Amino acid sequence: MPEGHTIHRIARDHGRLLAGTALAVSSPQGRFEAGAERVDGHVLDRIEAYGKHLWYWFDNSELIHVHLGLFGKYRVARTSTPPEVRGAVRMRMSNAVVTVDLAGPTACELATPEDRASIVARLGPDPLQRDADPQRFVARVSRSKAPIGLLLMDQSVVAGVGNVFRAEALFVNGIDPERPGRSLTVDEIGALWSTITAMLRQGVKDNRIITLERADLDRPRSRSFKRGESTYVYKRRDCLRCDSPIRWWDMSGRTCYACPTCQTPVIIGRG
DNA sequence: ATACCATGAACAG
DNA sequence: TGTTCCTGGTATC
Repeated sequence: MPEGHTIHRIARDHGRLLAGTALAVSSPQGRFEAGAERVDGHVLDRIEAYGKHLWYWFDNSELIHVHLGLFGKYRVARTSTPPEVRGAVRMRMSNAVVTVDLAGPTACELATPEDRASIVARLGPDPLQRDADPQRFVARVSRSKAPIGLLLMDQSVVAGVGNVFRAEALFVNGIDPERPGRSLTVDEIGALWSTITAMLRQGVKDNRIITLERADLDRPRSRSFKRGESTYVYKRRDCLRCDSPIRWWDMSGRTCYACPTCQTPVIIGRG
């Protein structure tokens, strides 16, 4: 679930349900008891999202930092009485109309504005921020000899991209994940940024990842295309566009997917 | 009942 | 580069 679009969607949806109201906050599982006590009964001012991070600002100056990691999930119950706890609930936030449970996060902790600032400072631009600076992304990529497939997963290069958007954004731009960042042209890097921005925004709207472009939705070009498909290469056996068998391999501990036909290893005439 | 897997990232060495 | 942590769904015995 959690790439940047999920986090921003959560901030928006949960903000509407919780912000401006006093919350009963607890830690049914017990691993966030001390933190929950500090905000229990206080009004949540707002939920902030940046990259894959969330911050909960309370009116008593307390701040909670949440990072879902690979397993973290929220469960929302729109009932006035909190439902029975299911599974390992690290944090529960309830008001008169809704209960929000958080399970399995990498981080759920009290924080200070300074903590938050240092996290934001080490993150790259988040395409979902209004004032995101693409030049920071272009500069980092064009200067690096690391493979672009790794750079896109590096949150200090661009914040919010995960394994699905990496695979899909590189596919859409015909770029092989193993190409060093500095072998990409400025145009290619700019196009990647545009793609990532569009995919993340669409992801927030859809509340899921569907990366297919209009041309492919209107005129499926492959045998393997079926209604309801959502990705070109991620976790697929065959390329959704040309039916070539997808190449998948381990890239620093995460599975990388690419189409050997649609994604060229190098540009002719460059290295 | 057990194994494995996942849209993540910090840390050790 | 490898290990560790977090949870729950699905596959496999």
